[in-house]
Amino acid sequence: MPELPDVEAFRHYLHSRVLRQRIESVDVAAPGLIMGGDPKTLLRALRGAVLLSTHRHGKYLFLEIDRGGWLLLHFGMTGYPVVDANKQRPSDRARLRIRFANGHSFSYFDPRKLGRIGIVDDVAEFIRSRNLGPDVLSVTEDLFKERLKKKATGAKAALMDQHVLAGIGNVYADEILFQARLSPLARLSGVKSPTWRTLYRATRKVLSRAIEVRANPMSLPRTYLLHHRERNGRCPRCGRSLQTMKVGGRTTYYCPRDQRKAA
DNA sequence: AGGACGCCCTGTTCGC
DNA sequence: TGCGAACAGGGCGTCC
Repeated sequence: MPELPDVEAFRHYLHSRVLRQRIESVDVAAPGLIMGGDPKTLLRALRGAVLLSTHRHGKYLFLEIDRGGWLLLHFGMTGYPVVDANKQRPSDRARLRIRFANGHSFSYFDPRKLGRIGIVDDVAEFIRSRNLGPDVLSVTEDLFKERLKKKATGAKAALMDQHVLAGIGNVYADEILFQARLSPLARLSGVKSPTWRTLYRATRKVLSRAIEVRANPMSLPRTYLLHHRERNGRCPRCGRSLQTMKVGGRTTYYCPRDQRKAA
């Protein structure tokens, strides 16, 4: 499920594979995924154009179009990009396919159709209009604290709120809280400085480490909680049974012994 | 106002 | 063994 590290891996992949090539044709197989709902806008913006650069904000990926505007990609829960998909898998399952004049292609797959694609004039304006928080990897410790402490909800709900900080989803929120030894329900409003430092550092460490391994969980240490998100999963630190609960409708794994509720 | 919840969507897993 | 139910969750709309 694409969170910040996954989207950063997608960005890196597309940055090296789809820039500076003339777009020959665009095929929108799933119009329902288009933001604003009009495939014509997408076709008009992309046909004959060239992609110039990439940008990521939270879980959103943007590809700059030479004639102006940006192609926006959001991957929902099951989305992913593939270059030259027709050589490896049935391309007719792609929700969006872009063919380049040089024979290469870009496909956007999303089995569950929870992602979104669209054209935006300006990235900063899009972020403002959606009221998205700053990208979580771009903030200082002070800003991190300032944004999060305003939330009256539990720590996990606050970390996952894209309006507070953009980029953290369900799996990495659990991981960060596990490594910071904080309960998903801990209130952040009254947290003291050392705990803020711990939480900030855990956030940066987890996300940057995941980016280093191109968001492939198999390459992350076995001591990470994310390997143990399963029925009867055990805490990699103390070996006790992990507990689950729902936070904002999402399944939350935590160790009741190692993750204290209060800060 | 802001937090909790339902819905979208479909492939996979679960349980009887 | 088979099949329907439950589950997975990012983001948004609705309701309280």
